[in-house]
Amino acid sequence: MAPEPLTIYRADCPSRPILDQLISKWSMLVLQVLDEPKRFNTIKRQLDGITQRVLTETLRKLERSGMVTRRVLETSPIGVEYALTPMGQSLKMVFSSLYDWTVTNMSDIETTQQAYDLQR
Amino acid sequence: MAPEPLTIYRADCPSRPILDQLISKWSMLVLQVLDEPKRFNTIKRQLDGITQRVLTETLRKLERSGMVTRRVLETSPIGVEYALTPMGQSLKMVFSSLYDWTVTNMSDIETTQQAYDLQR
DNA sequence: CGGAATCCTACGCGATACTG
DNA sequence: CAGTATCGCGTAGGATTCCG
Repeated sequence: MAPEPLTIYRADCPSRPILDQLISKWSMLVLQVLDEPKRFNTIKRQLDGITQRVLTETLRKLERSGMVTRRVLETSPIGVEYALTPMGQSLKMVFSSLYDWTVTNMSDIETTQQAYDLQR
Repeated sequence: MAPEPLTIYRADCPSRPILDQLISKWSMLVLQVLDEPKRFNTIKRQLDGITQRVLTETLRKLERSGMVTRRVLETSPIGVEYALTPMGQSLKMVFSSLYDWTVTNMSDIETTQQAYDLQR
């Protein structure tokens, strides 16, 4: 048996953990919101429904993967500003089409789901 | 205070559950694999690491949202064939750019993550 | 202000066994 | 072959409290 080709389909492909970490609703929404450098609570206020804990985790993952930078502002009280890196901007662009697709189709999808549910 | 604009950022936007249901590593990989109608175990064999249970769940979500169709083949033993709908194809195209982005950047991201981890 | 720490619970998911 | 059913664990994530 020849070894499987080295693709995204293999369990040991490095893309697997990356997809798990970066491809989520909140990662996508955080990047969309970051059109300019913003502070923690500013982001939080704009992302209705996110908790502080989850936003912190999401930002850490994005920072760890090089999608955003974290800058401490020496204000009083202290402030922290997050900004997109070039890599983050490229991911944001990819997410943008997903964002657009979702907005365009969410109405149809809801209808389809309701029809599916009725049939059981 | 004026009501927030009716966007994807609102907690009650219909996109929220849709994003949670459709935007996942496995949804993406299943759609990528479905270049032609395929049977359950064929898909499973191509998606290294997925369990039967999770593949079933993923296909149900995709079917419920109208991304794939499920067709029972009257063979013996029985077979089930899954195929992309037009809507599923449009989502697949969006996922394709995410797929390409991931493959292109996964090496850089890994390096960045390792550097981040070392710094603690 | 921007977290970290703790507690607690729901549930995602693997493993396994059974079935039309 | 393509599931469903059940069990059991690990963890994601909400709520709350404390801190530099």
